[in-house]
Amino acid sequence: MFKQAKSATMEDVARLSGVSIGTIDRVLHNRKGVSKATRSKVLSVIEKTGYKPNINASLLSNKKTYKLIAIIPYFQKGDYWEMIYDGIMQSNEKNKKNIEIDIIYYNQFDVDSFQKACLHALNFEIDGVLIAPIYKKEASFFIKTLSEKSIPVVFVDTKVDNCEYLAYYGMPLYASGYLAAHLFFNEKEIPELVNFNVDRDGAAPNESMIKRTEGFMGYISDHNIKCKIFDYSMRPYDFMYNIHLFDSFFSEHPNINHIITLNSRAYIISEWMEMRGIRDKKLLGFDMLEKNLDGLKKGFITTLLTERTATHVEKSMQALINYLVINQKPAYKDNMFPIDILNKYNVEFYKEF
Amino acid sequence: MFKQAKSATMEDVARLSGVSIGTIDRVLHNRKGVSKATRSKVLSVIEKTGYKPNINASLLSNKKTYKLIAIIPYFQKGDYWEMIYDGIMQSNEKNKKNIEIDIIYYNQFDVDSFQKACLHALNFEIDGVLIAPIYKKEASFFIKTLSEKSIPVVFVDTKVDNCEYLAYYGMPLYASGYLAAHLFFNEKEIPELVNFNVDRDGAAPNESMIKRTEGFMGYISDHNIKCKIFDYSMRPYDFMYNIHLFDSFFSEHPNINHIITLNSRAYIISEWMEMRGIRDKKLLGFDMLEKNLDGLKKGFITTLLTERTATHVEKSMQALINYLVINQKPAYKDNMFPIDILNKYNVEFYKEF
DNA sequence: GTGAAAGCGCTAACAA
DNA sequence: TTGTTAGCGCTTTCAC
Repeated sequence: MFKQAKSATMEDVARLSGVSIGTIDRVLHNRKGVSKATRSKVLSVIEKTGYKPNINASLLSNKKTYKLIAIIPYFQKGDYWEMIYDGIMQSNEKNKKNIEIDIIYYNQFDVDSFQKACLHALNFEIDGVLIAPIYKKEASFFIKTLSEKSIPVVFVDTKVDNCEYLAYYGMPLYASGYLAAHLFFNEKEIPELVNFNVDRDGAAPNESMIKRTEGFMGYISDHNIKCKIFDYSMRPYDFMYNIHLFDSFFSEHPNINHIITLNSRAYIISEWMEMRGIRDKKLLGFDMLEKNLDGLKKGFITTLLTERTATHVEKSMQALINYLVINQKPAYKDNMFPIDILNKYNVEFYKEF
Repeated sequence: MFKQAKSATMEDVARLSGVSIGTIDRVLHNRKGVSKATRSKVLSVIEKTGYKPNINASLLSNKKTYKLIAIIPYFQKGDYWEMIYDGIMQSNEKNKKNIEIDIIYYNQFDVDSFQKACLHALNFEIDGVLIAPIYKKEASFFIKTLSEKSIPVVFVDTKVDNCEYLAYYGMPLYASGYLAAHLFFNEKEIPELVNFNVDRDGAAPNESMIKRTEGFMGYISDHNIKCKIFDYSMRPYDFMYNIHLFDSFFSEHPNINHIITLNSRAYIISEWMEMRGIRDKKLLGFDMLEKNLDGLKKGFITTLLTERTATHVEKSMQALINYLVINQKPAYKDNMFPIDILNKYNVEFYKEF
């Protein structure tokens, strides 16, 4: 019924074009040394026959090892960035050969370190780059250098405008903040809520958080919602500080029962709630960190907005590889991950499989 | 950094085992004609070297064309089963060669037709089967016949117990009903609601709907919820009947503002709501049918619980192929799809990419 | 029971 | 500018 019409091979194309298979290869890869006439002849035959490269054969015969560089923040176990790392490693697993992936880490709180990472990358003979471009201006400069060398770039997490790039994969940030607000305010009035963000100690503003906040506020203004919002900052690495922050805030505002955090650190709050035995507050957070999932399962986090980061990062690496190996661009340049809504009752099925 | 340790090839294994590459192949594929001693020697070398087959080479050199059969209900455009079909076709697209997929359709409302489909499948030389086994008893018999011939079977949608099978891919049904109830009853009291199911005209009971209903009722009883539930049946192919059903029901029960449907036909209700200009009722339904998505975007459907069916069906076909081509079983036998919660504000990002 | 060798479709090095 | 050819790792046929 649906037997694959055994598609034309390079040899078929060669025969029909009256040239040799080597020339077909040259045309397919835009290599130089083919006359205009021959090239257009070959292209028309390719068109006519509907020739599609066989990626198996391609990968098998390819002697070249592609060197890919991933530039991402370094992280502690359980951080958001670990999921990005996992995706890279998973992709690495699956591409047995021909692909070598190096990760260059930078300190997300330090521009200099980001810049150094980029410069360092330029020391190698690289074929493609995957980058989480936290520092836009600096990234922009780096990307332009890569463009000149025709090295493809894929963005994850956030992207840089006014740059050439192969693809971008990330969560729709504004929409995710908007959705968060919807889940809170839909069908009920909330006079006051508290938003805990993360103190970045004067370093890089967190673009994700900013855009999510815009989305959240956008919903409130679009729907004429009256709600007083308290803003506080947690310190991810200062346990006592956070405890004290929560203790004192909620003793002053015992009636506030709705908490959001537009970053990945919801677990800091849920662990405090667990410690204090607090079960009457609604907490909404982001990202599928182990500790967040834990808080969700135990009922301290009410809702988690997430993406299947690792799976998606795998796709973004694959985009790079497909481009390099069979010269195929991804179907869409900008790819927005679905925003999954997780709660106690569906979380268990979100293991990536 | 992460250069792939170029893994051992069959030739390496052959050399280290002191036999030829042909023998390695025999061992790897459990073909006969290998002495016990040789086989165990080879296996130990495979173990030691961590040999992993190269699926590229395998697929490339494989002359055999695998014939796969998918047995699914036939459908009208926009039905649930079309998504299953799409997944099969997508998988077909990606497997350029060596794989031929035939679909045998049956009438989901007719046992006989199901049985005929199964029997028909046995007429061919088949290598693998993907089946939506609506009729358990009849399916069970068929599956057993396949087992005897060592033909691998993958279930989609629902599965058959007490049968050998390679894998099952489906939505966790009880949990999805439970979740539906949670989304409705969480944080608010609903004294009455109406559940519209589908009249199957005496034919096969719909297992999905039954299990979802159990889940829904399970939540209600677990949480001591008081709610009067009205049950009615729509007729998918009788437009006027449904209009009349809704008109008369809601004129008798004007205060009922919560509607569920534990099947894929929410759009029948949302289209009625749109026609009547009704915007004050909450409607919860299942499955990512075009028309459901439409109802969601327009705001008539409040929530849709869905799975990425096509993507998941692709995985299930891939499981079959990996088993046949490189003798690799899927990591998990039973694979539960995540239950995605969709609403107006995240639906647009759920296009499969 | 086992080995040898051709060939799958493509790449890349070398030759012309 | 173009053609030829040796592999990539595996399957399969045929020979021993």
